[in-house]
Amino acid sequence: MIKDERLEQILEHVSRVRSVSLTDLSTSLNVSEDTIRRDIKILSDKGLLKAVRGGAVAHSPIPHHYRAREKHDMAQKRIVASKALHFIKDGQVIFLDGGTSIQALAELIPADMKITVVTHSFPVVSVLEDHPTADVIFAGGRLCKTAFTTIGYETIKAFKNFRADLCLISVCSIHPSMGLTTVDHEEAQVKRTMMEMAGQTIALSTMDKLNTAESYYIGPVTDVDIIVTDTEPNDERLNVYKQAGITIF
Amino acid sequence: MIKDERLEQILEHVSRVRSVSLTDLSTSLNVSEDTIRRDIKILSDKGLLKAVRGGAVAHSPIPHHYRAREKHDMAQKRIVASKALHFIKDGQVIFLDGGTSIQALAELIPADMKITVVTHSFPVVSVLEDHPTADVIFAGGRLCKTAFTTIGYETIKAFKNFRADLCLISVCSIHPSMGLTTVDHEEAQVKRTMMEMAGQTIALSTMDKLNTAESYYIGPVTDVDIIVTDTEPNDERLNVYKQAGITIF
DNA sequence: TTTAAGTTTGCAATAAATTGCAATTAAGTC
DNA sequence: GACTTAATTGCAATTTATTGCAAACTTAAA
Repeated sequence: MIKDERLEQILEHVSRVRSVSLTDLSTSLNVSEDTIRRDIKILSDKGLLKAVRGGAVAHSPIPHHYRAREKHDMAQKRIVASKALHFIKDGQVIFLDGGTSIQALAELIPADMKITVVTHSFPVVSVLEDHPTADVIFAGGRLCKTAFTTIGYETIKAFKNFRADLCLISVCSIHPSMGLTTVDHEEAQVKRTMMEMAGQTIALSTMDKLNTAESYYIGPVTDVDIIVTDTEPNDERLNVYKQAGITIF
Repeated sequence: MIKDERLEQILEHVSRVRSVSLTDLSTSLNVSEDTIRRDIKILSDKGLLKAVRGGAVAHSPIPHHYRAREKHDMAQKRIVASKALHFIKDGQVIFLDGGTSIQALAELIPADMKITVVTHSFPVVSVLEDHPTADVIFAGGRLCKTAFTTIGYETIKAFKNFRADLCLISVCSIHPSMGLTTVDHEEAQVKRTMMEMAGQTIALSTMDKLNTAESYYIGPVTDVDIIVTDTEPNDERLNVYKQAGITIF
């Protein structure tokens, strides 16, 4: 096994179970504890996890690393993405948020579609860079090294220069009374701005994000016009959102 | 099996599984590890994957490739980059332009260096995304699909929000009397803005760019303070620039 | 077809990085 | 304070990279 592979696996493992011991990793990856110790040093130097005595823990308030989310639940995310795709029409100006669901959506946009995309997500740009007719505008700002997006004042200012027909955001947590929340303060501000500057907001959410809440408030659930999930629209768990006047797909 | 075929297969494999070992590729493609190693070197020089000890890994979701332009002269560019590196000091705010020389420079920035980088180049972000202490700010704008940078009004406005200690630009063409020129109108404007907003400008140029000119004017040669090339500073071809008051390295 | 120039490939020798081990030092626990 | 566990350090063994070189192979032109 090559070193980078091991580092990835350690990261993935830590982001799943939050804390892990040297001995566990040593046996499961089949290398000595010294090596694991050195690996953890490398990862903690990059700020991707926190080294503690005897092992490592995930960085508490910092969102999980994009690479770890990348392969998680990909099938569900594609279902959500393909449903959301129907709302995108030729000629529109569209805001695309970060996140793996949105990336999956970007991958599905037909090659002959003429749209203007404004995004703060590097993976989305990476996908659309090959798109022949999409006009892509990147909302700059400070690099968020874990989510592969930009955040902060500059990003917000960039989005404020546009009026979008459609805003597609990825949901971190959504709750009937607690509203839309996320794990990072600045990310919350960016999402709020995106929704403000768009005519219609569509939230992409897999069922596991529903009825959960995080620390930072984005806005009430009524800020979104449509929720797209990976289940049937008549699923009873969605009734509470329908009652709030939100369309479900 | 023909070489190009092998390169394709390596690329395809890496993009599927994210990381591969030399031995695996060696057995599956039925050539020696040396050959695979050389193949990986070629692909990594083109920026299509990342060579690591024992194999290769796919680059991050941030685009990292200049597929359009074939990369040559990587050795020369690394010479230029390593010379330019000496001018970067801890604590500075630095503008980084697009181009492969600048990308090579970004790769050489030590992991413990605390700097703020403002760039409009996706490949540069891709490199610095792994950097633990660099604060990276991306100057957004319209995506230039050929150069993997952003250009246009938004980009210029973004750079105008910063005052940099140092501006490192890649040279397209430089000529004693015709000045700095490039092949694209909007790119020229961005470069001009970057130089305006920085205290000191360093131009990275291989010798083949010297004494040539393109269609779009950026500014006089005296706009740059230092030229870094891949040859000795006392090369007689550089005298004319020295006479203009430019420092040569 | 044959020759000649240029590539590509595998091999060997050397250089460099990674890894595991053992001894020492430091940190936590009772 | 004694005991246990973990971290650090130096060192040796192993693995991987790099370099030079010669053989095999391509390509293009004679």
